[in-house]
Amino acid sequence: MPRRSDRAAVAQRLKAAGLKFTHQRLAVYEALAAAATHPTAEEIHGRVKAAYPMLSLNTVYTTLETLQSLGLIQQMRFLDNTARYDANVDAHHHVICLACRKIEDFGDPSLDRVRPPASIRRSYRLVSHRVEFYGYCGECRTQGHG
Amino acid sequence: MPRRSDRAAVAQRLKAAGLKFTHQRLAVYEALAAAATHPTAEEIHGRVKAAYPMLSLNTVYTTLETLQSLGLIQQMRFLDNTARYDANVDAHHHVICLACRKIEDFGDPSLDRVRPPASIRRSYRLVSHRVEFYGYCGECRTQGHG
DNA sequence: AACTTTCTAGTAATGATTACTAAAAAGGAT
DNA sequence: ATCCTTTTTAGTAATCATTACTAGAAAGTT
Repeated sequence: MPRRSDRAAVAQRLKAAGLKFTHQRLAVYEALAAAATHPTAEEIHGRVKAAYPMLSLNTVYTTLETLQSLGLIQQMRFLDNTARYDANVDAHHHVICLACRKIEDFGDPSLDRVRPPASIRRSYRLVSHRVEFYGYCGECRTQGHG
Repeated sequence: MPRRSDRAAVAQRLKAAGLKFTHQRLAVYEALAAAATHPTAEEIHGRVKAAYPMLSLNTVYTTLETLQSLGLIQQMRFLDNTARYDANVDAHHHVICLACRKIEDFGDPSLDRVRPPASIRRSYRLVSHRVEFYGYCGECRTQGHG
């Protein structure tokens, strides 16, 4: 659910970067912030079009790119060949159902603290990490998948 | 480096599944097993073509799909919108350089043991997990990126 | 309101992957 | 080895995701 402060944060970040605060940008951001799932560009387009029938898929792509470069959203890729987006930029991890391909977020302080071996830490300047779990969700199991 | 036993394992798995053991399948598998990186379908095609000039990219795709369904290789996706493949099917994790997009594998027993929160473990039957670290590699840092 | 710059919405282009199909190759039986 | 059946391959074409390009529209500023 988008909070009042989200809108202000978007406006402020855009301004700080010398970019314009447009209806389209706000609409895309709010659609994503309101989503419980990790929608694709096309899904976001479908949702925003209800309020802005003129909005092009192209604009959704460029807007997502802009919001990502401002650190307001993040892009991620899982099993399929389409990018998915998330307005939750806090550290979090995912479980993906191998049957229905549903993706769930969760936070977990102990997973936030995991580190790679020392050899990797020496050669890389690490900025983030993410843990992905794969399995079969309850609904899919009751339906006999997995 | 592909070992003798790899070839036998491929032959055996194909046979068990009632599939045929073809030059193309072996060549794709061996090219992948010999790769230190995580090549894309197109990269594998380029490498195998040296020995099999007739081999089509299409066949590389279908072969990779076949090998994956047999559990002989795995597919993964990172920052770009192309699938990457790995003949290492043991549990392992990755570091991805945000500048040059290089991907390195590493094993780490402590990362192999991480678990999600109890609520997730209750609702999912988990089959695998993977940890991805993002950062900047040594070479890219000396060149001023990241 | 006028001006300057950035954005948007098309259309077109590209890149990755899948679908379809006739001809070729594998594997088994003779 | 030859025949037969089934699977596979290599093309071509189609589809899906994404990016490039650009003229007109909207923001933000003066």
